[in-house]
Amino acid sequence: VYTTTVQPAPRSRSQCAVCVLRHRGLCAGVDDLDLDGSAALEAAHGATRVYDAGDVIYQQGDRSDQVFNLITGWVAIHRDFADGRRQIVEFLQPEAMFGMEAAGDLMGHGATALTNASVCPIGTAKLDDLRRRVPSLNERFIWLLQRGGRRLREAQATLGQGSAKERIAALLNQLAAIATGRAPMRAGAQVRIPLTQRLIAEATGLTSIHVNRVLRLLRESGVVEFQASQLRIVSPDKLRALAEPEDDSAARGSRLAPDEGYEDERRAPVTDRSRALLHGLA
Amino acid sequence: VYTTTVQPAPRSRSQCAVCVLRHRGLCAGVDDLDLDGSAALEAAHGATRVYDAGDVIYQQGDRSDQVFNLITGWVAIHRDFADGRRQIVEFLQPEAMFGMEAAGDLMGHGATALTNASVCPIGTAKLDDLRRRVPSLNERFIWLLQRGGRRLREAQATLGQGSAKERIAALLNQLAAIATGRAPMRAGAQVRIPLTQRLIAEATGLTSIHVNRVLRLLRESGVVEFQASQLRIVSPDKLRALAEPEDDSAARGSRLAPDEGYEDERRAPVTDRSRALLHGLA
DNA sequence: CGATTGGTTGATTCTACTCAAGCCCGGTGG
DNA sequence: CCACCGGGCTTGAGTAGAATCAACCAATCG
Repeated sequence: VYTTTVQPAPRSRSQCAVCVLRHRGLCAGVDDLDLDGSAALEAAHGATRVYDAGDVIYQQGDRSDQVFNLITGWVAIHRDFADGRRQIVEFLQPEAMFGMEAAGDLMGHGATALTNASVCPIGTAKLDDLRRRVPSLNERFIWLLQRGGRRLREAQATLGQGSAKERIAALLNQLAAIATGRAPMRAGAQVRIPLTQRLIAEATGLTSIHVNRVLRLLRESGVVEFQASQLRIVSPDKLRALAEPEDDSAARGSRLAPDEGYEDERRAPVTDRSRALLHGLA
Repeated sequence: VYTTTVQPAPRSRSQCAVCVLRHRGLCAGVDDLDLDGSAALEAAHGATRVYDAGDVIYQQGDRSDQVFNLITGWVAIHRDFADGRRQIVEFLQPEAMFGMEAAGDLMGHGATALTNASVCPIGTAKLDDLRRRVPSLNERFIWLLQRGGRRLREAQATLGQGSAKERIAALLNQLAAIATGRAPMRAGAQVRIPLTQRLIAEATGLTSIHVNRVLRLLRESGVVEFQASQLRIVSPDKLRALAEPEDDSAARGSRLAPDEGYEDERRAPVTDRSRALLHGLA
């Protein structure tokens, strides 16, 4: 029981014929994947692996000799502490690629299936070859890494600065946006998000008990309703206000009228905050 | 005043002759940078820019058409909120490369010089060309992105799960490790870390006041002493214990005796924690 | 010299954690 | 069929860790 739970054997294997479809995440926008290249991809990737909810795909500290494309299901990327604490770094949805660790390093994180899930592995060595042969695939790979970094920075910012309410709102907002394919959210829209309150807690750095209270708050204040893995977005505006308090060139806008900006700065009481905002860090 | 503070003009410019040296971060381990390639790098990068402490290198929301190699000085990467909150995502030391944003995106973060600093910019288009021409430089670029992601995940985990003490310890530990070139830390070693308590606060998601208290705690408990930008590592062991509570294959060790592990699981009172540790997330 | 920045400390408040109990529900087994 | 159990969810009461508010000191700078 123990060994299979920690490192379960894949349940079934099936050779995937149209492998580009299974690697949409990696291949999206790749236009020069000629016959030679797609044959190489076909040859490079391994057999599809199927996991049950809760199965460990790999563990922190494992050798990192392959990367994975998530075909179906949800996966959590997490970082484990020796004393049992766990931080969920990211929730992955289909088409995500994961397990890319810097050459020579062991896995700095673990991956666990949250639902039944199927993934397609590719050996890193083979992927490296493929990248060198197919330039636009190389670019796509880099793009994935960069966008991943951006998401991590955003998550880190909300984790460091956000209140419990903001953290949870940001998480739900982001998951909903990805799940709906970035379609604009309408009031009342429903999204399936297969997370328990415990998982939300581990991702937001809160207690599951506190997550429960905050979810009630969000429900009572007409923002979102999250019950039985169903997220109902009551007020997209309220949700966005909570989830995205980013700056993003607010200063840039005001630079269109530098005089006013200058006046404002002179007149307003110069608090720590406003000063930091205007003058940068030091 | 306003405009120059927000987007200061570079103070001076100088063409750098031995540009590979100025791009050690990017070029480390790049062995096939032939005459052609290094000439291309020489042609690709722009004039060195020099900044004063506090100068903004770029802002969140700026167009991302160039990346930067940090030659001298320290730089903070941060994410700003509209209401004045700010999360420092990373502190950069010389040889770091920054500003790589996914193609087509605006900058999702800002960069500010913490000390006097000099950076060398390269247009992203030119760097892309260069990468395609010099394969090992391409690999190095990817390696940098991957290692950056790893660091972000680590930071996110300590931010989400760590106490104030652990967060500060982890930050100081990491900065010291990088500053000393990963040399093993000896008791009593001194490192210069040009941060204010306010900056530590913005990086750890705490108040500068609380940072102050915790630094006193760390001093009184004989871990580290941080005063006047000087970090003195009193007890490397205590510091590591606080800063690195990671798991890293603790479970892997116990798998050597699966029977015992099984027995233990059956006999021991099954707490939330131990269950989570053994069975993964779901 | 006043003004500003960084650091320090105390008193108070509040957010989120801990402990504890109970509910609902699906599964299991007598 | 019902009793039992575990997991997830919910709520309350008490607590702790960090934020807030408010001074004050020391060093630096124009």
